[in-house]
Amino acid sequence: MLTQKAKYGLQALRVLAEVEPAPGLPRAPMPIAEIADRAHAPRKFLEAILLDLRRHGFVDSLRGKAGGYALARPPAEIMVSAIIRAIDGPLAPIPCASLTAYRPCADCPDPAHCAVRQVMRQVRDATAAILDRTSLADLAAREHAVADGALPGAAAPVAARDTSPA
Amino acid sequence: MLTQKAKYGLQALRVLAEVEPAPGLPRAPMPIAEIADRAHAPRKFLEAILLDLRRHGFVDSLRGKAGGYALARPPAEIMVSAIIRAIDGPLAPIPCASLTAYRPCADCPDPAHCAVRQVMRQVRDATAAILDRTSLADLAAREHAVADGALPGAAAPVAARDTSPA
DNA sequence: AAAAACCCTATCGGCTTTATGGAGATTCAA
DNA sequence: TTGAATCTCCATAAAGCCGATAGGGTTTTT
Repeated sequence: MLTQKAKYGLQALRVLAEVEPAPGLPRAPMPIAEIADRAHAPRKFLEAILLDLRRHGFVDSLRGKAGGYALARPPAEIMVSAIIRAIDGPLAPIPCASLTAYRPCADCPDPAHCAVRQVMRQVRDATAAILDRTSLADLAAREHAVADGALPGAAAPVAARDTSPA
Repeated sequence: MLTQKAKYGLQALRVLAEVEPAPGLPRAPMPIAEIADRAHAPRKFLEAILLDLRRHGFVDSLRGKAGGYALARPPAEIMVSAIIRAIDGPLAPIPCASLTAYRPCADCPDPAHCAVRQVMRQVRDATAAILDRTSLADLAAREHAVADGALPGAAAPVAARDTSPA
């Protein structure tokens, strides 16, 4: 389950990705209050989240009168998977199924044969395949697409089937 | 993230799926102590989990001397997705991306346009696609396959690619 | 020096997780 | 009918996490 923190963080970065930089110039910083407003996140909580995102190098901050936060890199280069990993940790449903943060179960005699682990590894792979190729630029584009989610030809990497329940 | 409860529950049911019924007879029940041993789960904790699984109709219990727990249905008919939903709740990373338990975010003005929701919906779909077609019978088969996980031709539904980190 | 903004620490209630212990109920077998 | 094995239920509880807030400190610009 994605935490609120990660959800707000994603929304905030999506908002920042929508800021159009003047050509040749760095992006203008946006104050927390405005980010919170557009991302529909609690201001003070978002403050802590942005601090975290800054420490992880996703955003730069500027103090003082006209200060605020701005993306540290172009939105197309920031992947959703990296953001979620920074805030919530590994994508895998259980640690023993993670590649970036593998940790065997305490009392598992043989991870190589564990069927639960193998299935969760499949889930991890499927999740990573989606989030590793979705960037903030994709997010921003989707947000302003037509309601149905069926984007014309552009940003949707591979059309998702809406089938089984969850 | 899968809870410990769900993980132990899956392992316990996998253990029960490995019990071979005598032809024409119902499966013999297995006492908690033995299940705990084979599933590598804490006995008392597992007790609470099995109680839960019984209330959800996955297992039947038998009291008394030769009592214990047994699967309520053939292992091929019990899907991993159903077990996880019963114990941990929806598969979707966030409630607004769930089909079985949809709940909009408190302050989201328009879920239809939310890009975060759309991406999480893709993740949910991918996860459900895997877990909906994996049964306890598949789990039991995998557990006893060769170490690598590359099953000869049988139980593996669709070979998983082990690529990107998570 | 005042205003605007970020920076940091502390705190806090509530909830979930992960159990543990023990009393009681049920069944089978001797 | 007694006893032993087993499941059932309830109460408790420590620990950690989550979501959020408060308040004061620091930096920068005007």
